[in-house]
Amino acid sequence: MIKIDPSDKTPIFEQICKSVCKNIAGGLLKEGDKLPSARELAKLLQLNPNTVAKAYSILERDGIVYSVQGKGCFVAKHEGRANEKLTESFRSAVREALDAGASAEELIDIVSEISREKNK
Amino acid sequence: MIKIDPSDKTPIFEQICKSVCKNIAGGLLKEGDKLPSARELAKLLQLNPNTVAKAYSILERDGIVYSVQGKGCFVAKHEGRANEKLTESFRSAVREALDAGASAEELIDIVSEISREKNK
Amino acid sequence: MIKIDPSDKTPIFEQICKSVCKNIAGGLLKEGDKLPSARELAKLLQLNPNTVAKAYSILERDGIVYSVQGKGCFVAKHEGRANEKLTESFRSAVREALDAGASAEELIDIVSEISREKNK
Amino acid sequence: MIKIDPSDKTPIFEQICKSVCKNIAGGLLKEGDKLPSARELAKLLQLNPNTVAKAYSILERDGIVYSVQGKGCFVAKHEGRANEKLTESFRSAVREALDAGASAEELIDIVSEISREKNK
DNA sequence: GTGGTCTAGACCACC
DNA sequence: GTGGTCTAGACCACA
Repeated sequence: MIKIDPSDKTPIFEQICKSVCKNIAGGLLKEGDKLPSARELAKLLQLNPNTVAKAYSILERDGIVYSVQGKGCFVAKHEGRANEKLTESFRSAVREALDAGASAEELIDIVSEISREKNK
Repeated sequence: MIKIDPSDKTPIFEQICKSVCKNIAGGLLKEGDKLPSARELAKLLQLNPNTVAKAYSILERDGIVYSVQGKGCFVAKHEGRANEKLTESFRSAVREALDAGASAEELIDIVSEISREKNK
Repeated sequence: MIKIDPSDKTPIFEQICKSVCKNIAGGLLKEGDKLPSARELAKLLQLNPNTVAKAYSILERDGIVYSVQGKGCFVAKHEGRANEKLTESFRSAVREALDAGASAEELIDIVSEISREKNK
Repeated sequence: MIKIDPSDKTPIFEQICKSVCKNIAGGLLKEGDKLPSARELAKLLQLNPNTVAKAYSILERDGIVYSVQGKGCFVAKHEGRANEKLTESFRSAVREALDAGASAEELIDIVSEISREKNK
């Protein structure tokens, strides 16, 4: 369900966030579902509990999840936010590319090209 | 020609790389042109020569530039590499977004939307 | 495990790279093993941490090692890359010699000759 | 006759030396032939005369060439030395590779492989 | 003067 | 603690 790639340069806490968001966007996690406890997940993924806690706290701050003292962490309403968070980094990449002088057409071509590749 | 934003969180050496690539992609720098020497550029941008040297060495590794002992740093044959490098981070963002379950259409919509915003 | 000859004219960071590659090729370091931290190794070899970091970053760029923020540097899946890197400079010397007009037989004779010398 | 690649990392004076040696080994230059004057060659190759002079002085030191005050630089006897000089860097590469732990067999395989590639 | 390497010591993000 | 980045200042080989 939640997978981490330690050789990936994106911080692990962020990988956890995205993983959870994917699960919500993909329907695997629905409103009210309980997430594994930080300690549990840390053990499962061989991570430092602090790292998982950080990820959860960010998800909570962004309203994607809410935690109840002593009970655990649950998926919040408003699934849209999970999707937003997923496309957030894409949005900033688009802004960056446009700043770098690329045209919208170029970027759209690239999207089509990569999409085609993936569907092979 | 080459501008740096010290308040930007992206590493300075990377800002230099992109700046040079923009100049090449934009036609301001052509094959064989000499880049300012590391020391000179460092002085100009108020940076440490090592930082500039790091940027240049990365550009060299990527085949965008070649350096000659005792003479300086020159732009190599392009073959579009400068452009590629500029859109590189965008490409990986696209891949990531597709992996996260987004459709090509969604991404294209986002590109159009942000592009429209920018042109306001 | 990793040894440096400061009197050797080849750059220290390259000596470190080769040393690590030798250890991998020789089986002393296996996939997933942790390399000594840059600071630690620097202390051990009486070097500046930056020098070690440079070596590690080159090894990472060549896919021989991967580094994880806050955790350390680990050997990657090899697929023979370490061996390749070790014989890399030999390969280019072969190409150069052939370009200079030497025949493969000549070169093989030289290899045999030097090998015999070494084994004396 | 003499070609220089400025993007090549080997020092230019060394490229000149090798180029001259190739010409001797290949029979294009014979004992007693006059080399272009340092100034002339420098102009031809767009180099600093000092660089050419350095190359010539090395060739003279190695007995491959002799210079006569006011007359110029001439190819010396003993063609063998030119060949030796050409294979010299190959020899050191062999020593290095053996030191790095490669076996003579491995190196011979590499020679055969590259030779086959070249003859395609 | 130019690039390439190295040392010394600093700050940051991440774990 | 770890790696990643940056500054300051030094030495060398090359042109």
